[in-house]
This record gives sequence, C-alpha cells and structure tokens, in this order.
Amino acid sequence: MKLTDAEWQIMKALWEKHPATARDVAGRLPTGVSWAYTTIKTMLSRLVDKKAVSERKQGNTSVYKPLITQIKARRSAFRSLLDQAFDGAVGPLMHFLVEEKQLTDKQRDQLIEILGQEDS
Amino acid sequence: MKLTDAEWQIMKALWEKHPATARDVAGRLPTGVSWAYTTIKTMLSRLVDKKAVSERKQGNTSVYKPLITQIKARRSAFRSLLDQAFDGAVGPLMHFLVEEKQLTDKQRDQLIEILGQEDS
DNA sequence: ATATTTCTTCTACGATTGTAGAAGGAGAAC
DNA sequence: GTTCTCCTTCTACAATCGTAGAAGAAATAT
Repeated sequence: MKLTDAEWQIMKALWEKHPATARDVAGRLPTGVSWAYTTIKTMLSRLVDKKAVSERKQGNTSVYKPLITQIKARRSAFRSLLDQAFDGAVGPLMHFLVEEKQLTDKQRDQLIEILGQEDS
Repeated sequence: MKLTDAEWQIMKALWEKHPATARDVAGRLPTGVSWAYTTIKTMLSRLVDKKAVSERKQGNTSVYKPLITQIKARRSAFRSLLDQAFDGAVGPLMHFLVEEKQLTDKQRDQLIEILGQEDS
C-alpha cells in the first residue's frame, strides 16, 4: 500500500482523529497546506478506492475512517526507502545515519537508551 | 533533488560504474528490470535535464556521469521519509525500528557498537 | 417559502512517470 | 557500395498525481 505525498497528508489527519468528515480533515491539515475542499474530497475518494480508508454515509455527509494503520503505512514507506536507497538492508542505513551526523549527540544517546531497554 | 523509482535504478547503475554509456547502464540493471534501450535513454535524458547526470559526446555515443552523489540522493530520500512518515524526527524512526523488530538482535548490537565508537 | 450554506458527485486538466516505437545517421562488415 | 548494427533524437501514450471547478441535492437560516 504505497501512499503518495498528498495522500499522506490526508492519512495523517485521519489518524489523528477519526472517524472524521472531509471538513474535519481540512481542519487538521498543517497550516501551509490549504487545499480546496473538493481536493480533499478527491483525495479521500481515491483513498477509499485504494481501500486505505472507509467511507460511511451519516445522513447526507460522508464520514471516513482509516483502514490501514499508521504503522502499516510506515512499514511500507520504510521498506521502500530501504530497498531503493540502502540496498534493502538496515545496516547501510545505520551507517548512513551515524556518518552523516543525522544523529545529534543527544539523539544518539537517546537511541542507545532505547536500544538498551531490553524487550520494553 | 527527488528521484523517482525508475530514476533510482538508473542512478544506481551509474554510481556503480561511471562514466558509462546507455549500453553500460543497461548491463547493470538488476535482473528483473529489463527495459528497452530507448527507455534507458529517455531516463538518462530526463536525468540530464534535472542536472542529476552529465552527458558528453564521445564520437557518436553519449557518455554519462552522475552529477549528484549517492550520499546526496540518500540524504534527500531519507529526509522525505522522515518528514512524511515520522514527524520529521529521527526519534520516532528509531522507536519504529526497535518496536517493529526491524532490527534483529544482531543488528541492534551492531548498531550499539557503531554508536559507541565515539567520533570514529 | 426563500435564500444561503454546505455537501456530494462528476468532470477536467496540466504535470509527471513509466515505457517504448519510429526514423534516420554513421560506423562496421562483407 | 550495399547491408547490418548500433546509436541518436523525437514523438507518443496510458496511468497516476495534484489540484480544483461546476452543478445539483440537502440542510439551515431567515
């Protein structure tokens, strides 16, 4: 289940709060993303087609719920990145992170701590 | 510099060995990816347009070189994933990795080791 | 009842992506 | 010198993506 950039915006809004109407979604888009109401509806319809979202009529108005979890979407996006850019392996990614100093010292320490919590 | 899926394939071939002709690139695509020769040429042209690749005529034949490094492409892809799927922060990604058991024990230990090598 | 607002569905349209054929020039083989 | 082969450039075309207007139905407000 591969989501496009715009679809991620919609999904994020939906994960934050659902069920939600198109109007609700509009209200939860990050400031800076200001799509026409119908744009949001189009996106939602496409997501429904893809079975990423469910739609139910509440009177005259559609109410939407995510059908795929954020975890699942993350897994898929992560997999794609790994396969595409890091030879499909976590190792190269880790090297990248460390070498590129994408990790601040604080983050690194934090990470070590996380990793230390055996089976938390 | 955002690369598409197909463009990544071409770039990977080019990073592996360059300068390279379209024919060279063809020879280095993973088995399973079997594009028409002209498809590869089209991709290369688009990458030249994007200034991701340089093109130089060697007699009648074009010879290509990557203009952006793999590191740079990785950075960009990584950034996109982070912003899109992990609230733009490394922390959530790490949590994801650990919680999702995307890291095997061995990888985790390995990672801890990498992180331990202060300023390597 | 009428006017206004708010939804919905349908249709559209340019840009990008993946994929490749057609046509022609140039070098190589015979 | 004619035929192959290989390379180039141009053009194409369907699918997907980002974006949204038009038109009509329904609810709400006056």
